[in-house]
Amino acid sequence: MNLKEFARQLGLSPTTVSRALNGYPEVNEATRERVMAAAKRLNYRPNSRAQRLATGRAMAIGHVIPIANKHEMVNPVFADFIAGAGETYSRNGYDMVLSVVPDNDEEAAYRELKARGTVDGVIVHGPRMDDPRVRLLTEIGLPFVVHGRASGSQTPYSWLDVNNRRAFRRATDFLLDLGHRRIALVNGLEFMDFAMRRRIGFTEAQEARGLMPAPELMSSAEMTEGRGHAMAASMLALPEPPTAFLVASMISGMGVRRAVEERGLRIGRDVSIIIHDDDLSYMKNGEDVPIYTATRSSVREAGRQAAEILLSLITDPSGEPQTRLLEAELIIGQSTGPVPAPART
Amino acid sequence: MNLKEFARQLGLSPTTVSRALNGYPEVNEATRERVMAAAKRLNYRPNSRAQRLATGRAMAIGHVIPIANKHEMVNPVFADFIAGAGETYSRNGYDMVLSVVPDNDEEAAYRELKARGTVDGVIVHGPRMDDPRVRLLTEIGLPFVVHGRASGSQTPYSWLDVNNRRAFRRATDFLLDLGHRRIALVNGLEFMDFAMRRRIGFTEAQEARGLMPAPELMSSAEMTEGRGHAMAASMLALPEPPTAFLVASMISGMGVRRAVEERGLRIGRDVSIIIHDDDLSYMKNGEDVPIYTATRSSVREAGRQAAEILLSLITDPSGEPQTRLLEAELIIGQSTGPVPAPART
DNA sequence: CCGATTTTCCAAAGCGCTTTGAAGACTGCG
DNA sequence: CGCAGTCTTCAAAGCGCTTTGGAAAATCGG
Repeated sequence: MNLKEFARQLGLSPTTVSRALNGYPEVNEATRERVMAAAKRLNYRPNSRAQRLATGRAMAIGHVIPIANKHEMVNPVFADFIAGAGETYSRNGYDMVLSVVPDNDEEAAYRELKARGTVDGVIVHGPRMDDPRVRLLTEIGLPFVVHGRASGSQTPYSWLDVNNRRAFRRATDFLLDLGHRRIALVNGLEFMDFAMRRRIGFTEAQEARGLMPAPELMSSAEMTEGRGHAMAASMLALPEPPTAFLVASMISGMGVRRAVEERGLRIGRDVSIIIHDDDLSYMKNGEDVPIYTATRSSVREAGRQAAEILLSLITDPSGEPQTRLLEAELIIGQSTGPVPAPART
Repeated sequence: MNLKEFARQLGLSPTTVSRALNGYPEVNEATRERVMAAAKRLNYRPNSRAQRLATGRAMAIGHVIPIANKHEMVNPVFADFIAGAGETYSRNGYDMVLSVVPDNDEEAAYRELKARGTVDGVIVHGPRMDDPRVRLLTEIGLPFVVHGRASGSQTPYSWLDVNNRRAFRRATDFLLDLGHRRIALVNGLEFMDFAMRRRIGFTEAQEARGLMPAPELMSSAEMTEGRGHAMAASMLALPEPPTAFLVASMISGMGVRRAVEERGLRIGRDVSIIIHDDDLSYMKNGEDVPIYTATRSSVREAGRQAAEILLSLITDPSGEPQTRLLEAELIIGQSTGPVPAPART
């Protein structure tokens, strides 16, 4: 069933039907209702391929996911972000197109998306410091929003980020207030912008009190259970082990917990842990009472909002870049407590 | 830059250029090379919107993700499946379109995808017993592959599944061989087809030895850390607690571990745990040595293969439904051991 | 009641590609 | 050299929609 046939059955011209369907004012309200009703009855939906060609808009947003053996983006955080963004897209009639590409083809993937007109804009995931994608996308003129920030970029660009620095500074302060002095950082990979900012917040808080963060207590690796475990285990084996951990994610946190428990220590009493909680649907930090003390910020909500920014950029291409900084809240759970008495062999 | 302009610059007709680009035989090899070179040099790529309209193919595969407060599909398993499928799609020039819809609109979403011609086929996620989507998609004629199976469906359909029943039967046998008799099942929601099959494997193994699985040791809920913890905790509080757990996923497994450790029991000695491991990239079951004994089957590989089946279905629409059953392997880790001596208070 | 608006509808021209049907340019062979 | 047969190339007709520029119908003011 196409427009021509549908219009014929209604005894109207394709023009009028198209306008009725798309809400143009120059069609009688009675006619519009008749058209709408018939569309529903006959299950007529304009062919999206034709629509896209005719309007010149793709009505789709792209997400490029680099795939490789290392550092891949296919993680639970990404899944929740996608879910949030997807909600916004479908509410606005946009499709979400995912491109899974080998990570050395990433630039080519963006160029192709632009040249072929497959999407109207993209969201950039996992920005690094001075991320080359910002310049590339500006150059080829494909609207985009960065999830996170790309410190060091010269040109202005749109982004949405969590205030990672402040969140980690606050969490560190919280531990310091509890009397902890040997605080460990189990960070993500520090060429990632967010991880770098977290580290700054972590050191800042200590320096503000005249303390020097111990280098042997700062580690950084991929945010997996295994890496979290390894980092925590080796730090707990130090002559002067940490009494508290600041951990980059729920998943690394599970590894840290495993390491702590392997040494027969109790969390919240012998060792304190604060994690960053992305509020993932399948990895809740406790159903009602939080398990971990955490800096929390919903990545799903971030997805929703980033998508909104992008759509507004597409609708109004003349507009200035938009930026939005979300604050994380500090959730007090059962994984933190005052520093234990020093007489621990 | 469009075809017309590009052809003009080459001094050829659009017809010839199109044919050269698409590998048709009726164009001189020398001409083709000239065209290819120019396309690269001038960065010409055929507009995908026009191509789709002209060919009548969408060159895209849809994945509908129902979103709601409960039972959502946005989970780490889904993310890895998508990554696998995405690899196959991009290798074959297909796009992946994700539709995030409220879960009561799911049927409408499929109908729309078909009516608007947005995609050439879909992959069905999280099938339940007698899943209505199988009939719907067959009826509207949208090619599809089910990830999992929908027991009870009348019409034949294409699917790719893991042999969950055999995997759980084997795992149960393994525990029985270790002397365990109080074995608990921490299952996923049992209206999901895979969970139901796992339960069958679990009970079958016991019945085959003349044992009756204890109803109080069979639980089923969403596969989150929190639910896993709750189920295990309540079973450990029983007068006759289980000595072993069979757990539906890595994530529930973390909750089970937490429950076990909270009671001061040691995994692998006091309590054995076997999980099902989807081999997720961000949730590896140990980097080199497995942490958990597990039934393992890569969901990413499943994504790759399911996508292949779907593409072949689209290429050859006359073909019969295709099915593929993957076997899980049993990985022996450190979380299982012989049943402890009965004299445990 | 008539000309001027306003409302409602339509014919036709794209959007940028693929593909059919046909024509021009070469070949080989008698 | 001429003709059938094969290679190359092309003009033009879609694909199913939107949108421009009018035209017909309805409404209004005087």
